[in-house]
Amino acid sequence: MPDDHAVANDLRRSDLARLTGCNLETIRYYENVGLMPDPPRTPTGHRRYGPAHVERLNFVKRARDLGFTIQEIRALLSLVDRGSHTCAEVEQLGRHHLDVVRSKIRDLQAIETLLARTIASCTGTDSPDCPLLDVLKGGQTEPEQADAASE
Amino acid sequence: MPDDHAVANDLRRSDLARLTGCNLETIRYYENVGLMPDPPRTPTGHRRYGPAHVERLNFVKRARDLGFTIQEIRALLSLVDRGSHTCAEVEQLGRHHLDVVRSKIRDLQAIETLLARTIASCTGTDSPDCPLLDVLKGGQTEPEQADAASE
DNA sequence: CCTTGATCCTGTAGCTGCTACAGACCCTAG
DNA sequence: CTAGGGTCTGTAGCAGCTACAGGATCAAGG
Repeated sequence: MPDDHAVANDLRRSDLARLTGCNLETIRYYENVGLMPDPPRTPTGHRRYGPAHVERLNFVKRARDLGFTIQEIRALLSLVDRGSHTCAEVEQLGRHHLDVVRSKIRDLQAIETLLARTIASCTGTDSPDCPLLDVLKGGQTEPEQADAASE
Repeated sequence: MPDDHAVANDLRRSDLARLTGCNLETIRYYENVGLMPDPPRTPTGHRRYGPAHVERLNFVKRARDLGFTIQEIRALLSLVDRGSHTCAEVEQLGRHHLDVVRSKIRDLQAIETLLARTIASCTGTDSPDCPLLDVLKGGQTEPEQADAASE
C-alpha cells in the first residue's frame, strides 16, 4: 500500500467505529465482503486507518441507512472507484432501489390498513371472540360488518 | 373413497403444501420451530396430515403474511391453544405488531422522500456530478437547490 | 522491567425465516 | 420387478450483521 508517508493512517478500528458511528465488528464484516478495502497493518497485524477509510465507511453507512443492499453498494462503489461513472448510471441504481422501497411501503400499508381496521373492532374485553383471530383463522381481507345476526 | 369415522389424516406433506400455498420445506421448518405440531406418521415414518393441520397452517401463513414474527405467532397460538384467551390479550399482541409496522412505514417513507427528491434532481447525463452520490458522500438530508451555479 | 487491563487479532457460531441440497429410503404403476 | 417419483433426515446457504472464545499485543502504572 502507498501513502504511508503521505496520509496519516493512525486510526485504530475502534477510532473508525467511533468516528462513523459504525459497529466495531461491522467494519471487519465490510472488509470481508469487500465494501471496505483491506487496510494497512502495523508490523504486528493491527489495522491502521486514515481519512479515506473514514470517508468510505461513511458512504457505506449512509447507503445502508437508505436501505441499499450490500450488493447495491458494491455496484455504487465500483462505479465510483472506476473513476468514470455518470450521473445516469448512479441514478439508475437509485431508481431501482426507490422502486423497491416504494414496493415495501405499499406492502406494509396494506398490512397496516387491515390490521388497524381489524383491531379497531376488537372489544378489548375478556371475551374469547376476537376479530383479529377471525382474520387469522378465516383469512377474510375485510372484517367489515360484524353482522348482528345471532347476537 | 369411504370416510373414516374419525378424522381422516390422509394428507401428505405435498398435499398440505398445495392446499395452503405454503412451501413444502417451510412446513417442516414450522414443525421444527414448534408452530406446527409433530404430525402422526405412517409406520414407515411418512407424515400424515388432517383438516386440523390445514387450518393451523393457514393461520400461521396468514399471520406471516401480516408480518407477525415466528415468536409473535407462537404467542398467538399459545393463547388460542390455552383455550382461555381473551380478545384483550390478542388485541395487545396485534397492537404491538401494528406499532412495529407503522414504525417501519415511517422509516421507509423518510427514505423514500429523500431518495425521490434526490433522484429528481439527477441530470441523467454522462456527467459524473450526481446529487445521489453527493448525498451518500456528504450525508446531507436535504439536497435542496444547488444555487444556480451549475448548468 | 514487569504486570495489568484494555484493546486488538482470528475464526466461527448465532440470529430470522426460510430454501435447497445430498443421500437414503419408500411407494406405486406398469 | 423395476423405474420414477415422493418422502425422509440432517445440514448448509442466503442477508447483514453481532458476539464470543482464545490468543496476541499495546499502553500505563509501579
